[in-house]
Amino acid sequence: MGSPKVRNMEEFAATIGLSRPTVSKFFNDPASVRPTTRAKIEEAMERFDYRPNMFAMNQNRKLTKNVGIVVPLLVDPYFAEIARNLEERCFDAGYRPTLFSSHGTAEHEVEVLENLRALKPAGALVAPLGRASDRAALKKFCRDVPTLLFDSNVEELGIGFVGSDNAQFTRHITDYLCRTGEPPCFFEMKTPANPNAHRRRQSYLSAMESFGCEPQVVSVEGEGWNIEEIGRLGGHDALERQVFGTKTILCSNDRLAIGLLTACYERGLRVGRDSDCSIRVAGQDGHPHSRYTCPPLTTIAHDYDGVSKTAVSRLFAAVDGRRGPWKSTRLEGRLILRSSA
Amino acid sequence: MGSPKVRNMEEFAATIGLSRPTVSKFFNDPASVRPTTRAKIEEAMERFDYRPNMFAMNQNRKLTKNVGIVVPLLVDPYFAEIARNLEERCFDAGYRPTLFSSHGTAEHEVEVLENLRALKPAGALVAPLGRASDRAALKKFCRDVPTLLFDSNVEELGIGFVGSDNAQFTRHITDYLCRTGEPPCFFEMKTPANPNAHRRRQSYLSAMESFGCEPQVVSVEGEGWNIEEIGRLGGHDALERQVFGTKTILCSNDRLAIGLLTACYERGLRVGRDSDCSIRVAGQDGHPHSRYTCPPLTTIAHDYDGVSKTAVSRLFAAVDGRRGPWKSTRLEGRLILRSSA
DNA sequence: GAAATAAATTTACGCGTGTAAAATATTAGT
DNA sequence: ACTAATATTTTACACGCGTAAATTTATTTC
Repeated sequence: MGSPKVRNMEEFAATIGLSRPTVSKFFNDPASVRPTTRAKIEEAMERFDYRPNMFAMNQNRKLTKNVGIVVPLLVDPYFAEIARNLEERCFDAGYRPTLFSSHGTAEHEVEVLENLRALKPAGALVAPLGRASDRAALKKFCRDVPTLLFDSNVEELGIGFVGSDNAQFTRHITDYLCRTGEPPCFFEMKTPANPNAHRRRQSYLSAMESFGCEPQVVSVEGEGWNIEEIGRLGGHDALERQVFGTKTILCSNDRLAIGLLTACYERGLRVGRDSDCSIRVAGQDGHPHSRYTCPPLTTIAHDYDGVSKTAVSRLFAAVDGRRGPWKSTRLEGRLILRSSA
Repeated sequence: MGSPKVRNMEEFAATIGLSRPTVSKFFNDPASVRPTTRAKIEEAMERFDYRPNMFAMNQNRKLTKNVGIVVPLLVDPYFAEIARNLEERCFDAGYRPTLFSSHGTAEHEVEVLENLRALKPAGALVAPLGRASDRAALKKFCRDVPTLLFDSNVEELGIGFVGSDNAQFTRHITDYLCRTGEPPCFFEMKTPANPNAHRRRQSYLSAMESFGCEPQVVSVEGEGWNIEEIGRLGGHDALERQVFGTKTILCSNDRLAIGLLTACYERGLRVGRDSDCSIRVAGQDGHPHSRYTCPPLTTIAHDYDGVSKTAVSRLFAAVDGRRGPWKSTRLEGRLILRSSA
C-alpha cells in the first residue's frame, strides 16, 4: 500500500539504479534488455505501480501504435457498434485505438481531426459526415496520416474506402419486395445527413425501372439525427394524407423504419406479410435494434464484420508500407427476412 | 492553397517575427497580447493554418481545461446518450471533454483511467463498471484527480456521486403497477453487470412488503451485455415454464423489457393494460428506444438532464476550489406511462 | 522631454518521454 | 588471461509546448 509516488520514468529508473533510457527501452520491448535488468524492472513495477505517460511517449516517437477512429455520431447504435468492432480489431492487432465522435457537425469534425493529428497516429479510420464535411480539412488530414475512409466515401481521399454497397442493398431488397408482393414505395428524409441516402434513392429508382415498375418516393421533412421521430411524424403525415401509393414501404434506413413502425402501431395498422396485415415495411442497415421491433423488421444488414475486418487489414497493410493504389471496396448486404415484410 | 507546412509553434512564430512564448500567450488568451500583434498572429493563422498540439500544450500546463468522461460501454444507448449530454455541457462551459469507454471490463477500465490521468485533466466524470471495478485503481485515481462518480456509486470515492435514486425508481413504478392492477413480478438477470440492479431488486422487495404483497423474483441466466437477447430468451423460458406468478412484470431495466416484449410478441401474447391484453410489462431507465417498442414501453426515466447538469456543475465547483464534503445526490425518476403497462 | 510606471515580449528552464551515437559491460575465442 | 566481437547501458539531444523571471517597449506623469 505504501507505494511512494513515482512521478515519472526518471524517478522510477532511479529507484532501481538504472538510467531512464534503459527503462524506456524496456517499455518499448521488454526483451530488449538483459533478463536480470528486466526482472529488476518488473519487480519495481509491482512495488511502485508506475506506468509511462502515453501522450509523452507518443510525442517524440517515430512510429506510434495509435490508431484514430472517427465516427459522425456515437449515439447512433450503428456507429457505436461498428466503432466497437473496429476498436477491438485494432486492439487485437497490437494497436491502441482512440475513438472520436464528430457530434454530427463539420466544426467538430475538423476539430476532432486536428486533435487526432496531435496524437501522431500510425493511421486513422474515419467515417466522414459526408455532404457536410469540410473537404479541405479532410484532404489535408489524409495527406498527413494514412487514412482509410469507411461508411461513406468522400472523393478519392486517403488510402481507400471500405463500406457497404448501397446500390446493391437497395436493389436486392427492392427485388425481394417486388417478387413477394406489391412493388415498394420509397420512404426517406428530404434532407438526409448521410450521403448514402442519395445512393439508395438512386438505386431504388433504377431498380424499379429495370423491373418495369413505377417508382414512387415519399420524402419527409425533418433535420438532425432524431431519425426515429422524424420517421414517426413523417409516417403519420404520409399515412394520414395517403400519399403512399402502395402497401409496401421500403425505408431509406432502419431508424426511419422504426419510427414508421411506431406510427403504424399508433394508427392500428397491422404490419407484416400475412394476409391480415395491411402494410409491409422494410428497412436498410441491419440496425442492432431491428431484431426487437414489432413486428421484427425485415432489413438488409451491413456486413459489420466484413467491413471492419477489411478496413483494419487494409489500413495496417498501408501502415506497414504495403500501400497499393487507392481502392474502394463495397461489401454486399445480407437480406434479413423477418415478419415485417 | 500553397500553405507552407508549419510544423510547430516555433516555426509559426518565426514567420511573423515573434518569439514562441508570445504566440503561446496568444493561444492561451488572445486578449493578453497587443492588438497589433494579435492581428498579425490572426492573419498568419489564415495563411498557414496552424493549430497548436493539444497534447503538448497540456503536458506542462498547470491547469488544463481537459475533462475526462468514462462510461462502461458506449454501445449501450443509455450511456451514449448521457455521455453526449455531459460532453455538451463541458464544452459549453469552456472545457474540452474526452470520452472513454471501458468496454465492459475492469482491465480496460484501469487502462482508461491511466491514460486519462496522462491527460492531466482538471477533473473527471466517471461511471464505474460497478461490482467488477478495480477498487484500488479507482481509489488511487480519485486521490489524484477531482472525480465525480455518476450512474453507479462505488464506496465514497472522489468528490461525490450523482445518479438516479434507484430505490425510488422501483418503489414508484411498483406502486403504480400495484395501484392499477395486479402486483408485479420482478424480472432480472441473475448476474447483472451493473450494481444498480441489486438496489432495484431490494427496493422491489421492500416496496412489495410495505404494500402487503407477496414479492416474486424471476432471475434469468446470461452473461455479458447483450441484454435484449438475454431478456428475450429468459422471457421465453419463463413464459414457457409459467414461472411468472402474475400477469404484470416489472423488468429490472428497459433492455431486458425490450427482450421480454419480443418474447411476448413471438408467443402471440398481447401486452398492455387493455382488457384484451394478457400481460403487462414495464421497464426502468427511460431508454432512448423505449418510445419505439410495441407497445410503447411504460418505464421510469432517468433525469438525464438533471443528472448531467448536477454532475457537471458539481465537478466544476470542485475544480474551481469550492469543494465541499463528499456528497451523494440521487435524482428521482419520472414515470412515463405508455401502453405496455 | 526625462523619469516613473505599466504593458508586452523574450530568455531560460521545465514537462515526460523517444532515440541515435558514444561508452561500457559481457561473452567468445584462443 | 587477454583481445576481439557483441550486447547493453548511458550520454546528449529532440519533441511541442507552458510559465516564471528578466528584459525590452510603450504609456503616463510632471
